[in-house]
Amino acid sequence: MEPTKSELEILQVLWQHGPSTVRFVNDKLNEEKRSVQYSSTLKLMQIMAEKGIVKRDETSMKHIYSPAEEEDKTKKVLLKKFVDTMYKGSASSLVMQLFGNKNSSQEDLQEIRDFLKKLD
Amino acid sequence: MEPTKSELEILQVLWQHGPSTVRFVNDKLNEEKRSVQYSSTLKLMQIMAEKGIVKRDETSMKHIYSPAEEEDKTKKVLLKKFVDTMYKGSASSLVMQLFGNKNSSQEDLQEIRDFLKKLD
DNA sequence: TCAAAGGTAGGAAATTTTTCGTACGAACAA
DNA sequence: TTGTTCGTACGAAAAATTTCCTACCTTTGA
Repeated sequence: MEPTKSELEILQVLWQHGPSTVRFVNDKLNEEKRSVQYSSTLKLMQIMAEKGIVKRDETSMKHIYSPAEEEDKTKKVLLKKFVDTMYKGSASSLVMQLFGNKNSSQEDLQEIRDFLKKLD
Repeated sequence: MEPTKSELEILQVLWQHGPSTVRFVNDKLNEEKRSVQYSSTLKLMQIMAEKGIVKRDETSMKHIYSPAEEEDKTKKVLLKKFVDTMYKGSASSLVMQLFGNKNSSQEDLQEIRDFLKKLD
């Protein structure tokens, strides 16, 4: 299913730090993103569990949440959707826009060149 | 300001077809995206005008709406936000994910290579 | 002339998303 | 033991977004 904006923020914490408790996720959100109450984060993560976006390990009293899908898989889906809606599905258009502004770093560009070379 | 999902759909019609009436946009939405009532599209576009996302030419009775910002500028902002939130700002990560699956077309890849070459 | 078609404005309802108050149970420390 | 801390569950409110009903005005064609 489609994660909402807030749900995506939570997924990012889980991706970055691995399976976590609500407390941990809430702390990270407050540190890194925005001020939010514990019960709000809890509720959101419960909803995400209902939707099947995250799995919940209830063996311990402190439930441990983890993403239901691979980070890569989810990102790939969202990226595809983004390309489809914003660039009519043309990946190359996106890349050109991405590097259209001259100020992109040389390392980045070289990295991509190497990567493309390896694809052959 | 931040266009919502529906607002983005409307912007896309305006980008693709140029300044348009509500009627025209509504027709396109129904043809290309989803079934929606005229008054819904009207309302949304009025809201977008209030927000300053689109401008409205009221000289004629049939108001003509056009995007307030350049298509490129808006897309660039949204793309940057996407890269920032999804790939911690790393454009090259995004590109690698984009072409990570082998099935990307050869033309696409060549197009990008040429493009990168020209950047030097 | 005047009815029909097509336009805008605006309120209100419906839906989705987000936030939080509060009840209540478990763990833990004094 | 007992009260404080930390956990979940759940309902409801708030906020944001989306949809549509309806009033009313303008244009047009018969």
